[in-house]
Formats: sequence, C-alpha cells, structure tokens
Amino acid sequence: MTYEDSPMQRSLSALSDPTRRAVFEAVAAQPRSVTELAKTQPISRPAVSQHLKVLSEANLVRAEAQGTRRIYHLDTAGLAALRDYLDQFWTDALGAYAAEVRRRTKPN
Amino acid sequence: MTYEDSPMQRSLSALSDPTRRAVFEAVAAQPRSVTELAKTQPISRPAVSQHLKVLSEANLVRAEAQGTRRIYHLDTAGLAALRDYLDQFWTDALGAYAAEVRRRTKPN
DNA sequence: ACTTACCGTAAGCTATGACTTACGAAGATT
DNA sequence: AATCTTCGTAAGTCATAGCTTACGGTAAGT
Repeated sequence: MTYEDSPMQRSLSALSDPTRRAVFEAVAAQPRSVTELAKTQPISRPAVSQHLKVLSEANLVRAEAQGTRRIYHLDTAGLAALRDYLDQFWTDALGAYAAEVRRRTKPN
Repeated sequence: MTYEDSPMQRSLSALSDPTRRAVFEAVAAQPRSVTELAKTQPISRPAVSQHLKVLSEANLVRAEAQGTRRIYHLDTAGLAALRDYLDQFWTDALGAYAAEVRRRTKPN
C-alpha cells in the first residue's frame, strides 16, 4: 500500500536499489550519456534508462538533450530534500538528548 | 542482484518503504514498545516487528529490554552514515559547479 | 502454578520491481 | 534519401519484499 508519495520519499526509495545507486554515483562523478553510463554497469542500456527515469522523477538527476544523446547530470534538488529530511531528525535527536540530560541531572 | 551491501546501503533501503519510514518516524518522535508502535500504524504487530528488525540492522533504531517489553529508540549511527554519504555528493557537486564556473569564465 | 501480556519468527500469499528482448522515433552521417 | 546511432517505452518473466495468520517462548500478574 503506497499511502504516501512525498517527493522526499521518492528520493529515498530511488536510492534504495544498489544498481540504481551505482548509476546515480556514476552520473554524479561525471555527466554522461545513457550508453556511456550503461558501459559502467553490468546491465542493459534500457535498464539504465529505466533507472534514470526513476532518478529523474526523484529530482536526483537531470538530462540535457545534445543531438540524439541525452547527457545526464546531478540535480541537487533531491539531494537537498534528503539532507533536510535527515537533519530534521538529527536536530530532534539532539533535542531529545538534551532533554534527557536535563531530566537526569535535574534533582528530584 | 545484490552485489553491494554496505551498511549505508542498508540504511538507505531501510527508509525506502513508506510504512517502515513511518515506523521509524514514530520511534524517532518518542521511544515506544512494539505494541504501542503498532497502534500508530495500519498494519499488524508482527509486521511492525519485521520493520523494526530491518531498521535495527540498518543501525537506525535500537531496542532496550524492559521486562517483556522492548522499548525502541532512535539510533543516530545510521543517520550519521546517511548524512555523510549525502554530504560527500554535496561537496562534490559544489566542486564541480565551481569548476564549471571557472571553465565558463576563463577566457579562451 | 496458571493465566495474561508482550514479542520474535516461520510459513505462505500476493503485489511489485528490476531485468530482458523487441520495437519505434528522432537526430546525425554519408 | 538511406543508414546508423542514440534513446525511451512496451511487453513479459522472475525474484523479492511486505503483509497476514499461526506458533512458541519469556516475563509479569494473580
């Protein structure tokens, strides 16, 4: 049951697959065309295309047409969304920890 | 094909499922027992247990036994791993952007 | 000691997701 | 204009992930 489909959930699940994450890292390392990306992976070119579609919809990657080729490059939007999401828990955790410290140090 | 199983990949895929992410957020918001967590979700208690197992193996959550109850609370280790992973791309992206700016502003 | 509450795991079902091959469209090349 | 390259998508297959019910084990309550 997919009862939530926030943009950040998309980014999160986009990176959940190891192969897709490898594709993402290849794109991040250097902007490349689809066939070039496919050469770096042990899967077929259409499979890479499908992964790129998912990554695009997660705003983790973007394409620029250049003739018949499509050069994919990193998109920081999805990255920022993920970072903000994690940071939220991070500060919450710190806050909870501080509260715990206060609770433990406070005399009864 | 699971050709990679880094601890950070585990954290990443642990949060890929919306339901499991909801469980994680419930734990993060407040340490709770399994049955208490199950009440906050539209799934059965064993399902919550299974999600907690995955989250535990991803170092996103930890349990403390308290009688027969197991109180789950946030574990910042997995969170830190994710943060570091994303930050790596972040700084890379900034570096690439800076290089791009240099390339564009540099006279031919 | 018997029952009750709490929890993890096994077994089984079903939906989904990751891959393949096949195809068609659009721009480059000759 | 004919071919070749590049790419996205459709169709189909297969493995896996998430859920359920059922069960057993441990600690607490009476």
